[in-house]
Amino acid sequence: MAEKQRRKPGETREKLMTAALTLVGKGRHFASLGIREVTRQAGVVPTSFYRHFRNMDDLGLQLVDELGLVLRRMMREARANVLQADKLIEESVAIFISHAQANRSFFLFMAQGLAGESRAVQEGIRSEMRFFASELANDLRRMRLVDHLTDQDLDMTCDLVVRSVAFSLTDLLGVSADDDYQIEQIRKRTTRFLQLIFVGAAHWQSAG
Amino acid sequence: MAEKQRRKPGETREKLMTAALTLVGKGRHFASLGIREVTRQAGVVPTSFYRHFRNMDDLGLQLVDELGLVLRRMMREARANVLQADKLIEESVAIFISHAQANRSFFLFMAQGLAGESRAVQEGIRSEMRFFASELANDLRRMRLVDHLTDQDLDMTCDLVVRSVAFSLTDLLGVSADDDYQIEQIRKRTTRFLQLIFVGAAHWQSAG
DNA sequence: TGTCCGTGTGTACAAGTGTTCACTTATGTG
DNA sequence: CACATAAGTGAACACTTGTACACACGGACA
Repeated sequence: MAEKQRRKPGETREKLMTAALTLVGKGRHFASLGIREVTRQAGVVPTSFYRHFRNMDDLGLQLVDELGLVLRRMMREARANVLQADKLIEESVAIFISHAQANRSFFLFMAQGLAGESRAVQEGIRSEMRFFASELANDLRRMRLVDHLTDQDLDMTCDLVVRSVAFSLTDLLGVSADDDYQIEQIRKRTTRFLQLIFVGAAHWQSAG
Repeated sequence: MAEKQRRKPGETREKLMTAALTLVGKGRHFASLGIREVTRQAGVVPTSFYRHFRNMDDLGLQLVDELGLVLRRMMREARANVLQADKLIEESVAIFISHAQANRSFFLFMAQGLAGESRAVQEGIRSEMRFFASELANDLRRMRLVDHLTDQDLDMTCDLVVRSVAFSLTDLLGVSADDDYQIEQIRKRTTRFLQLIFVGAAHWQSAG
C-alpha cells in the first residue's frame, strides 16, 4: 500500500477545505459537490474525510468560519488604508475588489451559500454580513460623518451598503479574473451605487 | 407494462419543469438535482427526460424563460395597481412580496441561479433583471418623477433598486411562508431601502 | 387505409456515490 | 521506552446515477 504520510496536524483537513474551494473556483456549485469528489481533488482517500467532517454541510460551516477571517482581514486593511474621508468610498470599493480577486473561490462560495442548500451555511453567511454591516456602522459613527442619522437609520444604511457590495460580487465573479475593462466597469458602478446611497443618507432626515 | 398515457402535448415537459421547481421549493439546490430525481418526482420514466431536454442545464434555461413570464406578469400588475405616486414604493414592494410568496419556488430558483453552476442560466437571470430594471426606468421616465436625472443615472438608480429588491428576496425566501411578523419586517426594510435610494436620486444632481 | 414520427416505456450497464469496517502507522505523553 | 490515540489506508457494501437501445402506441397526414 502507499505509505501513509502524516505531516502537520490538520493538514488533511485543510487540504479538504482547499479542495472544495478549488472545485468551486472551477465553476462547480458547492451544493453539487460530493465527498468522493472532494477527497479525490485533495489527493486523499475517501475515508479520511470522516476524520475531520461529519458531512459536506459540516465542511461548509467550517468554510464559513474561515470566510469570517477573510472578511475581517479585509476590514482591517480598509481601516488602515482609508485615511481621508473624501475618498472613502472609492478606496473601500477598490480594496474590496482586490480582496475579492485574491480570494475568488472564497467569495464565490459566499455568493453561492446565500441561496444555498444548507440552512446553517446560509445563516452563517448572513450573520457574517450582519457583523460586517455593524462594524461599518461603528466606523462611520466614529468618523462622525453621519451624525444626523439615528442609530437605526445608520444601521439600515450600512445594511444596504453591504448588500449592494455583495451583489456586485456576483457581477465580479461572473467575469474572468483578467478582464480588466469589465472589472473597472464594475468598480465604477459599485462606487456610484454607494455614492447614491450616501447621498440618500445625507438627506434622509428630511424624508424620514 | 403500464399503459402509456399521452394527454396533451407538452404535458410531460411541464411536469418535469414543475417537478424540478417542486424539489427546489423543498429546499434542494437546483445544481444538485439529477435527471433521475426529477423524473421520479414527476412520476415519469427517466428516459422521457431526453424527449424534452438535453440535460439539466437545458431544463434550467427553459425555467429561466418561464421566470421571465412571471416577472412580466408582476410588472403588469404593478403598473395597473400603482396609481398614485406617493404610495408608489410601498405598493410596489407589497406586490413584489405577494408575487414572491405566490411563486416561491420560481423565485427560489432565481436566487439560486444568480450564483449557480450554469453560466447560461446565470446570464439568463441577469438579463431578466436588466430588462426589469430598464422597464422600471421607462415607467419612471413616463411618470416624470425624475426629470432631473440623466438617462444613465436613472438606469443606475433602477439597477440598484432591482438589486436591492432581489437581495430582499433571499431574506424573504429564508423565512417560512407563514411567518407574518418576519415578512412584515422584510417588507418594511425593503421599503425603507428603496426610499433611501430615491432620496439619494432626488438629490443626486448636487453630488453628481 | 397505411405509414410516419413524436412521445412514452422497460431493460440494461458501467461508473460513481456515501458509509462501514478492520488495518496500519506516527507521534506526543507518561 | 511503551503505549494510547489521532490520522491515514484499502476493500467492500448496497445504492444511485446518466445514458443507450429497442420497442409500443396513437394521432396526423397521404
